[in-house]
Amino acid sequence: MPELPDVEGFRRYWSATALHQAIVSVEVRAPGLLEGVSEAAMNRRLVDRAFASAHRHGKWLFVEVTRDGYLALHFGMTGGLAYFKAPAEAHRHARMVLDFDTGYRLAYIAARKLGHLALADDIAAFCRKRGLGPDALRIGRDSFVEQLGRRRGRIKTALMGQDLVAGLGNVWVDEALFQSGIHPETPCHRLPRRTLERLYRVMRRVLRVGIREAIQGGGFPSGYLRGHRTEGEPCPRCGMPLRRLRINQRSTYYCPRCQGESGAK
DNA sequence: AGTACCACCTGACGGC
DNA sequence: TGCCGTCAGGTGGTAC
Repeated sequence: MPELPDVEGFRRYWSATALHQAIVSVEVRAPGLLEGVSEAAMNRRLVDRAFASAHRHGKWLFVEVTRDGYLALHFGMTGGLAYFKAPAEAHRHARMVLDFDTGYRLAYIAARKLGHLALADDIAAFCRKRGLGPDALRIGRDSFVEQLGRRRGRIKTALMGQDLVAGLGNVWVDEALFQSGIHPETPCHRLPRRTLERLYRVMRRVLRVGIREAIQGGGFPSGYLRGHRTEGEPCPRCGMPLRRLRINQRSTYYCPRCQGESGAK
């Protein structure tokens, strides 16, 4: 599930639970998720330290280790966090479990082992190395519009890539395009500047709504595509049956009336 | 530059 | 009940 809004939820969850407690031990249950660091090195870096603050860039979470860089976490498609009082059994899909001297534990969960765990000295350098663009909630409007308008590929592909803007995934790209009235296959450079500016505003709005939902629950406003991702289901805005496309191997849902034609071909 | 396909993993669901 | 294909909110590599 984790796109930007979910990871922002994890950031706040971590901040509210697992800061400022001495780390007693680190148990890595899926070594394959470690990137550029051994379990032993992870222990050396974390044990007897504490986490001081949590930061997010795109879909990555960076947790500051007191005066010694960051633990970097990516949640793949199925990741999450669970904070609980030991000795409760950690989740069945826990891939790393941190024990604190307070008797609490924090588990990093990833049913499919598609996530990543790493250490980073510097967030900006780490993101640069991985080819991540600016975070979707921090990029400026003009930069967004200019860079997107220069691309020749399909708008959905451009937004899904983490190089131009980091944080959007399949669901939130579909949502932003739906609410902007843009067909997902439209070549970027065919979109007028005003339309890209609208997309920018809509992207920020839907992400903020997503964050609120990720943190408080309560569902999405009516008129959101989210929750109606089924072919043939009526469009939540106009009632027209929704369509499904395959773009970059990913299911893409859109409304043929609200989002018109792509202008491709 | 852009796209298509494969790989990495596991779980849930529908059809036979 | 079992087996099989397909799908799932991610990413990275490779080949055209």
